[in-house]
Amino acid sequence: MNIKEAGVRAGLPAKTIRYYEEVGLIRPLRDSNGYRAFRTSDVHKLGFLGRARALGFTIEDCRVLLSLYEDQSRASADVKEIAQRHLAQISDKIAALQGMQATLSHLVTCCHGDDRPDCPILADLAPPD
Amino acid sequence: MNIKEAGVRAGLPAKTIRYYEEVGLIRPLRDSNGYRAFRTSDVHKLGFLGRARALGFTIEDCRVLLSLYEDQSRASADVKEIAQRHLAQISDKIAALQGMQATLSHLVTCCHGDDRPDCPILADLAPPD
DNA sequence: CTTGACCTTCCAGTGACTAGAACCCCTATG
DNA sequence: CATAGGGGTTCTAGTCACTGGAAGGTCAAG
Repeated sequence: MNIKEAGVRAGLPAKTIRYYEEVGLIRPLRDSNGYRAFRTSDVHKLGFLGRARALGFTIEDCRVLLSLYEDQSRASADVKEIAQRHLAQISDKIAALQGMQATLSHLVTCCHGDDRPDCPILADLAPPD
Repeated sequence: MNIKEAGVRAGLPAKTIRYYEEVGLIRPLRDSNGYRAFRTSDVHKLGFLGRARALGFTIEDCRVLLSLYEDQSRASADVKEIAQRHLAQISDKIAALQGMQATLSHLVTCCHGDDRPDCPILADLAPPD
């Protein structure tokens, strides 16, 4: 199977698949004409990668998860630890964004938003003195 | 005032300040020895930039906000619009992260996290078939 | 035989810095 | 006066995970 069909089946653009090969996440075979030849197992891995990335795991996380995925004797604790670390990062990001949201939405409601120059948003960004 | 002191006063590393000059957000003067010479107004702008960036505005947003900040006849509506667009993006990001958080924390609680290989996290990432 | 869709590689750009190398300048001290 | 240190300067390259585009090879259909 060529790259486009593999992409359709796995839900990934061809460019992304080439990139995943470049960074060593997959190693498709090659036809005699140089085209990549994807096996079903490659497509499975690509699907795995797509879902892991959609959950926000980094490429390096994916590399480890994929090796654990393929290791029949892995310990579920190893996977759980990666997921928990990632969950903590997600929580941190959410908290940071909610902080911005609170500040900014307060400023936006304070701003009358008309032709006049008075603007509490800029006033807040301005130096304190 | 040299770059380090400007950085301390504005709360930004020197590298960041050089970058802001490179992208045209500030234009400090130069001493005869080539050193950047920061005026108080430059430090004010840097502080403005630091706060705007902390609220997650992009560099391009900052460029517009800074020009509005310096335009005595700006309309507050212009500022409000930028802030509202940014708020919408923040909401989108929060929603996406909360989706990941929900999925992943569900999987993490399902995973027993011991020496055994059974792992619902990997099972969920695996292809459906 | 040509068209058009596919495939290949390689290079460059994204955003907002950050690290590091190689070098210059200034002040204080032995 | 030499030197040591702590500034400053520029330039290049790396980060992350792609994405776009150019230049060219391959293949099946009409």
